[in-house]
Amino acid sequence: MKWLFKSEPESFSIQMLKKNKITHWDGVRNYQARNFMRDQMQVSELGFFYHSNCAEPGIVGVLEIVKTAYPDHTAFDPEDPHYDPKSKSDAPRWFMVDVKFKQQFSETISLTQLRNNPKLKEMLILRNGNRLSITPLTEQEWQAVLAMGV
DNA sequence: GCCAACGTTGGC
DNA sequence: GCCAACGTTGGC
Repeated sequence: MKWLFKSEPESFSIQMLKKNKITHWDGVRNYQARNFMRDQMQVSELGFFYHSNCAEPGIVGVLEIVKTAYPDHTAFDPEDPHYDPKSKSDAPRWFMVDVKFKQQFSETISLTQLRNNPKLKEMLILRNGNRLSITPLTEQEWQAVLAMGV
């Protein structure tokens, strides 16, 4: 399956991923997004990296899943902004996967461009008010976006 | 189980 | 900073 990972570049950007090479995608605190990660993501699957809540929101690159879901330890840490007291280490509520940098597009594929592509009419991220940080994409959507990238 | 109140997300 | 859309919480 193909995926889209959304992040605010101020907290985590594609530039940081490029530098780190591999990171754990922590901080997901939404059940639907968690279920995608925990139940469906497989090693070597690819995803787009989307920058949200910034000057130019859009798709900025490609990453690869390198480790399937395991407990998100940031939920156990009272000092962490994503701390969740209801997630216990013997019964973790939240999970994360590890992802690896693959590619950064030379230009952001902007939200406007995405909206203007008729092939992407059904893409979840473009739905009004969709706030899911992890969404699946169809193969057709994946190819259509790739074709827009430079 | 319903639903109002509240908090968060995210484009603009 | 505004505000619409959505998810979660908690009283009943």
